[in-house]
Amino acid sequence: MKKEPPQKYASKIFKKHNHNACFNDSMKAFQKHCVQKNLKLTPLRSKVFEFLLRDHQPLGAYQILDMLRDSGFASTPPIAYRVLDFLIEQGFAHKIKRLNAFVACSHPGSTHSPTFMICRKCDKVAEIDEKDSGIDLKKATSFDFKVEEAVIEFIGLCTSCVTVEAT
Amino acid sequence: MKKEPPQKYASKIFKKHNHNACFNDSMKAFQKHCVQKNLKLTPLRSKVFEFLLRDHQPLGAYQILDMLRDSGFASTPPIAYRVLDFLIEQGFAHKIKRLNAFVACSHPGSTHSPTFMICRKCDKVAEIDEKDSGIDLKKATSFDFKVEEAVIEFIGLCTSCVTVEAT
DNA sequence: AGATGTATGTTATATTATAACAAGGAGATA
DNA sequence: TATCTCCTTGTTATAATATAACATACATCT
Ligand SMILES: [Zn+2]
Ligand SMILES: [Zn+2]
Ligand SMILES: [Zn+2]
Ligand SMILES: [Zn+2]
Repeated sequence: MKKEPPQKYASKIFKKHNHNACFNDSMKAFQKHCVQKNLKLTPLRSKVFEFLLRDHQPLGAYQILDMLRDSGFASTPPIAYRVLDFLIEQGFAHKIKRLNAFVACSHPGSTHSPTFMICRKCDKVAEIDEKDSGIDLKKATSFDFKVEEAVIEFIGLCTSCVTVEAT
Repeated sequence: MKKEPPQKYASKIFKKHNHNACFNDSMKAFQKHCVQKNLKLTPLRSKVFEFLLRDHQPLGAYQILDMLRDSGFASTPPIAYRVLDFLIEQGFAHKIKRLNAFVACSHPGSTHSPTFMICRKCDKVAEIDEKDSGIDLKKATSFDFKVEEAVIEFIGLCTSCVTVEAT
């Protein structure tokens, strides 16, 4: 099995990045994934993924519903939750529990236990690599408990907001 | 400043422990804390803490409301949420996001970034020491982000439930 | 007693999420 | 082509979780 190359964009959303390339690459990866797995990349799914990708801002389900309405889609809760479930199952989105909101995954494709840094001031969210997070999941699994999944959310201040607050 | 002695009971709820002693010690610690900080340990607060302590099972706010009703207290949502907020602020309870439920803290007194192990089968929750969790918060703080708080929840199977599932 | 501050009680409502079932459409099968 | 099957989308209703705003009670201090 070939090792995935490291992701170029958006590994840290707090930094500037080439977002056009980031957006296009993500969309293409999603399309490719759906073809490979024989899943239907419908207009609805594509649109929701686009919303999440647009500026990496976490979106609540009801925000997404509003955006869908504006785009001419049906907009009752199950519509959004179903698509979000799909995106999460396929590894192209995550739920941020702290915000009850959803973000596009920053390194789709590879299975991973994402760690998030959430700015309590601007609500921006960065998804970081396991190796950079200070987390050692192997160490976490004790003989008392079999860890299957880790939900890790750091809350604090991003660089911009730290600066503002220091003023 | 004197170093806190290690907690004797319930550091891992999946293990058997002397629960009578655990219960009494926790109650006393809570009483002592309230006296020291000049906070009122009212019957309501005491009762809710007792519920949480009873068998370490995480309780939802509405479960607690039912139990309060049975004990002759008022039982509209703010009643429970306010007491829970109080217990959390004082460091005697935590919220488990995965379960939308609340547990008594296993090592109250010392400030800590709790890490939880949550059994997806029986919903039991153990709070573990930072040093045992495989988490290094200092390492997690990058120059891009100032970590103030960490929410860490491991989901998996406790020993009993692993055994059952293997059958 | 009167003033103050905190805790509790009450009413209403906001926010987030799911259950259950109906309708539509693409592709396979006959 | 007709029909079957599967999956997606649409609809209606409701569950589950949480908070806002305001009223009352009650202790403590003066
Ligand atoms: Zn981008
Ligand atoms: Zn920020
Ligand atoms: Zn105990
Ligand atoms: Zn279990």
